[in-house]
Amino acid sequence: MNPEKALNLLKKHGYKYTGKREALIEIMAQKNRYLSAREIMDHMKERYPGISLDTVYRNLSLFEELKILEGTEWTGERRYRLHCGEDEHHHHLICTDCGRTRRINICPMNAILGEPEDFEITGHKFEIYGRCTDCGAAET
Amino acid sequence: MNPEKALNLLKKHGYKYTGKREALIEIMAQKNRYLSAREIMDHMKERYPGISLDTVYRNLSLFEELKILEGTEWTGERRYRLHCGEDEHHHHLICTDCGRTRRINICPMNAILGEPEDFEITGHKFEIYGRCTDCGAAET
DNA sequence: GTGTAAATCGTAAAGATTACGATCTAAAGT
DNA sequence: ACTTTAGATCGTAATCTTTACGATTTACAC
Repeated sequence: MNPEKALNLLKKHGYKYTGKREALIEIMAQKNRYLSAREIMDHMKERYPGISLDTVYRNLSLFEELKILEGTEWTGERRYRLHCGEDEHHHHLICTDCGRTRRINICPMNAILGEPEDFEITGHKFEIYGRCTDCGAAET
Repeated sequence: MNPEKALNLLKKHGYKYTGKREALIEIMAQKNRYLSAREIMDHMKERYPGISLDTVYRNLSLFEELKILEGTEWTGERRYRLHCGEDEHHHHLICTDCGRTRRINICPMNAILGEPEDFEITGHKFEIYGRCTDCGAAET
């Protein structure tokens, strides 16, 4: 996902193109890692000091719905990153300090043979947590 | 994990044995599924109407630390279930309506060969979400 | 330009969790 | 049994995250 495609997605669904939405997408593209709503809010304030909480939260939800962003949560906070769309389904190794990610091409669902009985699957989550070298992981 | 072992674990670590802690463990053993702090609080109130929020939250944290309970979070709430300790490491299929679980013996970490460079792994999460038949899954 | 539905603001409310001084109690020692 | 004391609980408030909503502003279709 890049900013241009994200903005086209917005248009395509009939949503309006605003400077704040553009800024939000730009920030997420530039950071390219998981950020909490609070962190995103702070970055937005650099460009729009008077921006409302409501605007940030509402747009984060909208963008997640449109798959412009993908979200997850750890330590009690929801976090977002630009959706690594297009290419095939995959998971992430996540630095719990800075939110940086590394792609994992394994998906455990491939090993699940058929639907379980008495259970309708609606989703799954596979994430590996750790610390990247920038955040203090011991060098190997 | 059963109530007896859980209480022994408490003693072993020098914590006191109280009626509320016993009740909390009994409730978790009886329900045997993921419950939110609020739900657990409600069950506790049936036995101890005047129980304090602080007590429930503090004990949930303590029990998770001692691995008497295991926790996860979805839809913005932390949830707990009795730790399926003893036997080998495994994951769960979780009904997001009622918190009931089904065991999965696959662990995707087995397919991760060696440590990644520049990254120190501290944990991982693999959960499959869905709805059990009791909660409205289509019968297969 | 005008009109209108959508977006944003400002602020409050809701919900989950944590914090803390005061009080009570389990359990170890005498 | 009585005393002691560290730990547990209470009652309540504070904090943090997220959601809600009437009023105002704005993108954009006509």
